[in-house]
Amino acid sequence: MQTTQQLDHQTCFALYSAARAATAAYREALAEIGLTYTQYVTLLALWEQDGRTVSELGTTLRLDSGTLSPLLKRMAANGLVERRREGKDGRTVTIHLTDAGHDLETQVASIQRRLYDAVDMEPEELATLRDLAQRFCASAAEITHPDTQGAPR
Amino acid sequence: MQTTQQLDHQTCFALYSAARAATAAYREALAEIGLTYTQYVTLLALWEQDGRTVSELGTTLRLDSGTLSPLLKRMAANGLVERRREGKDGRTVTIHLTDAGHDLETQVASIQRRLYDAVDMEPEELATLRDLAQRFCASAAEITHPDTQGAPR
DNA sequence: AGTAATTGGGTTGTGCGCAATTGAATTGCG
DNA sequence: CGCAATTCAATTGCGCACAACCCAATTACT
Repeated sequence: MQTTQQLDHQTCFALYSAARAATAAYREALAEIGLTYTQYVTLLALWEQDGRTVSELGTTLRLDSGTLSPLLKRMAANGLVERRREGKDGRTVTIHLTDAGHDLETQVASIQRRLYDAVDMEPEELATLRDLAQRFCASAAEITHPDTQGAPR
Repeated sequence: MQTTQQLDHQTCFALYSAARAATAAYREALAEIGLTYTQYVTLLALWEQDGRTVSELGTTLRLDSGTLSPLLKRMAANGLVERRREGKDGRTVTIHLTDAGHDLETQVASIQRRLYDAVDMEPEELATLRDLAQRFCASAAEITHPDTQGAPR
């Protein structure tokens, strides 16, 4: 008799629940400054390095153009970013923070600190969770799209 | 100068990415038997205990009626479950597996084992990841909806 | 019994996520 | 140069998630 594992024992379900709990924890505070969670992580990526192309953002955030295109369009409509076709390559669109987009960083930093403090876990535990989740992500991605590189002959 | 944490250092972003990597890893195999990831976890819950109400499923899966109602309607349309209004309480709808819904368990068990084996992490690491993610989930939920119980006076 | 408050499920609207497709721009190759 | 293959972004369509709302059934209180 083949039987499935209990829901409680599933690492994937734990990640799925925890990720939604994380975005839910951010939701209210981000909504007050007009952001969704995905828009927030997009800003994190741009604060680290402005002027990225859509596909570079997609690689960093692991999101595709079907998600990013409308998202960036909404953010542009809200005055947080500008989209420019400027390079020698006429296909790429670079995303640039506006002043309003830059100005949110201080408020967001305070939201981050507040939530980090509110979670009832030790810093080392959160770091372990983060590292294991990153490794899981890399390993699962390897299953989904086997890296062509590194496998000669 | 208040500055935000790097994306790589964010536990929440790691969870957000890992959860999507997890559902992506399941996607192809589940699609072959006509399931989405959310439908799959709903079946896991029903295999553990059939005949639950919509709200009981919502508690277990941490999903609300706005997600579950249409989801269960699609699963009923696909012949996996039946929805019955049968209790003394005329508001509750109980969800019952059909034979087709039961029969998927064997195939799903094999998909679970296959993916578990394909992930390049040790069983203890996956268990640690699961436990930390569960604790994070509980702690974040506490922030979002502070439990009224346990705080007298 | 009668009214208020609560509960259970459903609907609507918005915003992701992602597969699949499209179309324009660029590169590769003879 | 000329044409095929590739790349980048956008679009379309579907299925979640969730807030906000609605309605009917039930419970609580008088």
